[in-house]
Amino acid sequence: MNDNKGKKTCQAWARLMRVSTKLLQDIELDLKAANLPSLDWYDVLLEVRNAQPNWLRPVDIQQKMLIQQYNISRLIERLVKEGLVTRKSCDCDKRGQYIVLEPAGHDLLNKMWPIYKAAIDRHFGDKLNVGEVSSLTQILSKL
Amino acid sequence: MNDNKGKKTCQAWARLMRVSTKLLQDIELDLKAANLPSLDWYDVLLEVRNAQPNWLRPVDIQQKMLIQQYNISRLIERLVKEGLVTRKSCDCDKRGQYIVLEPAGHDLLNKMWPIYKAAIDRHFGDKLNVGEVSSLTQILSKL
DNA sequence: AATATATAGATGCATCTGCATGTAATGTCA
DNA sequence: TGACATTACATGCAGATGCATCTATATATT
Repeated sequence: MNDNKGKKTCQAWARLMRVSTKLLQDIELDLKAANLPSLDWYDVLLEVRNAQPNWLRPVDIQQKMLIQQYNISRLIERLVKEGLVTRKSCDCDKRGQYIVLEPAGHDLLNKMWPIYKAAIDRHFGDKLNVGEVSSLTQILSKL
Repeated sequence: MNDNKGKKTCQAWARLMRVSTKLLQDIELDLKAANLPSLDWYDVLLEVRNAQPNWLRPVDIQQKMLIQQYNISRLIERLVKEGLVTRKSCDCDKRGQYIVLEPAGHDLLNKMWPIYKAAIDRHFGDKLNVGEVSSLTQILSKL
């Protein structure tokens, strides 16, 4: 039988995995080379900042980031330990808590962004033209 | 200033990360639901089989899979423990070793593939038409 | 050949993740 | 209201990963 689409699909899948893994590795390496923490710290802090003036709860962040409950729990634990965020008790639901961005967290975001941005450009953006970028976005949006 | 490409690039980057992470999670979940091991086991076994009739060395697999040396070392350790591959001493370089696919490894590949294939289709292939698949492949090939 | 350098692979230790489960608070429904 | 199910978050334990380093062999340099 001639399962042409099947073959092409698997090839595309393999390439997608390979490329995204490699890109992530390379970009994380750039951050590490600048003595900056990894992207998941950035993502949490950014979500918290973007939600301002509202506060997010761990469960909100977890859903936005598509990670496991226990992972966000411990990730926040580390951020708290570094003074980047604090926990604030949540009156409307005593099981819960709000995550508050501290100045140190805000500063870290600002410090990471230029490096992160440059890495995205270097490893990703610079290799595609505008048409390819929007075409990629459009295709990915179907997934 | 009007950095339109910059914005689009970051958006595409974010979507690429989000989509690839989600796809990987979903497909790994399908494997786990079928009581099968994770994709990195599959990848190692597949590389070893594809290289036949030649044998691969850990360092070869490591390069093909873009993972760290200590990770491939331990991954192979687990595969050996499960009887999926064996190590064979390497005459031409006494530091090295060959990785030999055992029947159990071959069987596991055959058992995983239908599930893996179905998961790729369900979460990825079925959501794109042929044109999108080749366009995606083409764009990713530039990265 | 003798020495220095590089490469293949393993491993101790700390950190991180997955899984199962625990605790406490909330929501549901008779 | 009381009993039961659900949700938010934390955590003990086992397994996986990152980092640095070790051993052994191979290669390059003189």
